Amino acid sequence: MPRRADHDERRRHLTAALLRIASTRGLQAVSMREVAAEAGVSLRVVQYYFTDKRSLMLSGVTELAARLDRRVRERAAAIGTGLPPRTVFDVVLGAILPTDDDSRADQLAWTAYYAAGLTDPTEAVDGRYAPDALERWLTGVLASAVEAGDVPAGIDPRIEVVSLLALTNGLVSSVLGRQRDVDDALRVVRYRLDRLFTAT
Amino acid sequence: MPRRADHDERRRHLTAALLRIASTRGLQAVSMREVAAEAGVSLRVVQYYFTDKRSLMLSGVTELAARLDRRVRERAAAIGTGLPPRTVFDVVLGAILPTDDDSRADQLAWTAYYAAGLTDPTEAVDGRYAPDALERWLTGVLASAVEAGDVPAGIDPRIEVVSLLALTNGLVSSVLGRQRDVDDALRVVRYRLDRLFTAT
DNA sequence: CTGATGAGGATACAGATGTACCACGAAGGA
DNA sequence: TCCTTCGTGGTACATCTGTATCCTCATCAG
Repeated sequence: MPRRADHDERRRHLTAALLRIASTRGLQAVSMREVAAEAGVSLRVVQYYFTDKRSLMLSGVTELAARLDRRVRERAAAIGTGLPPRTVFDVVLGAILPTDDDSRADQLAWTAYYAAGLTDPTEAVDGRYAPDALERWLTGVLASAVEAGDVPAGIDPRIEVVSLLALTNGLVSSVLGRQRDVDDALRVVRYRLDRLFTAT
Repeated sequence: MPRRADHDERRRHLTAALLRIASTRGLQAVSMREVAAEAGVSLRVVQYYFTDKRSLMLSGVTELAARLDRRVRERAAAIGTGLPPRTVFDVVLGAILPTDDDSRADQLAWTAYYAAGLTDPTEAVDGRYAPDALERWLTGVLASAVEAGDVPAGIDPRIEVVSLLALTNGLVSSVLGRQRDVDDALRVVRYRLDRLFTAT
């Protein structure tokens, strides 16, 4: 049984090509032939490693969700566990905003997938990504901050977190649409954090 | 010169059909033939009233922007000019959230156009819609509220407004994606408004 | 009444797309 | 050595898409 090709490596290569197209020319421009051309291989190879177009697209969202998740996790891990809650929020929310070209490209592709999933249940993004886990973790962090007295007791930790995540999400959209640059977005986030952590 | 057809009416009819498709099956599903079928006319008629596909799509965003704008303006006008700033924010932000099937459909179509415009400059949504006007108006309202003493003087009206609009935008996304229902979204908005208008 | 013009029907065409199929070389097991 | 199987090239096919073309018919001006 000859088996000289590394399937995982091949698939990663093709998926990366797919995401490159999605983030620059949109999901509409993604075809088997375009992916093949972008990856520098023949159409047949794309067919071989992803039998369907569906499985190709699916590989795209999966990789994307992994990347976004990794970005947050890496940053969260880098700051350890003993740091002030305010710093945790700053770092985590900052990891969501598209601060460099790579994360901008990923957020563009993510937005395309998200929009497609709203009307085409085939490409549904939900389930593949777990915003709930992030929400729960941050709620815990904020609740601890309340107990520690860093944050006034009158607030509702869950709603505050939901609100911060939705705000960040909205800011991502406006940054992608070039209505705002990423520094402005960071300023808005930090303003909100200031008011949350120092009110009273 | 016979001229028995009302061109404007015809175009509105076709545009409505286009938006119905866009909001249910996505922009991908919009083709000249599909629009014709949805509107119950022949392909030739769509060609006749919109020479290009580009002009058809353009008519879609234009109508959509007008609808969203109208929704906010109508609600804003209904509350007059003498009402408390808190109420103004409540009504205006509430008008953005997809509270009924119609506004949900429009927001779905809008999101599709927005996502398409991020990678395809042809469909750019910017310019056709003026979030700046809304932002400036609300900033003025909030600044007056500060002077009137309804809101503590320490806040930055512009950033507060930007933050509220981005929050609302983020909530719209999560409502469209069914991660949250619209009542939850309204609760989050009102929570933020409570904290803005009553904090000390 | 006649001819020009607006409105629309029918169809054709070129390009792109997903998918299927056939063939061929290379490599390892018998 | 032979032969099976993996990886890949090439190509064909049916379908959908935007667009163009030709034709018909009703209507109104003269």
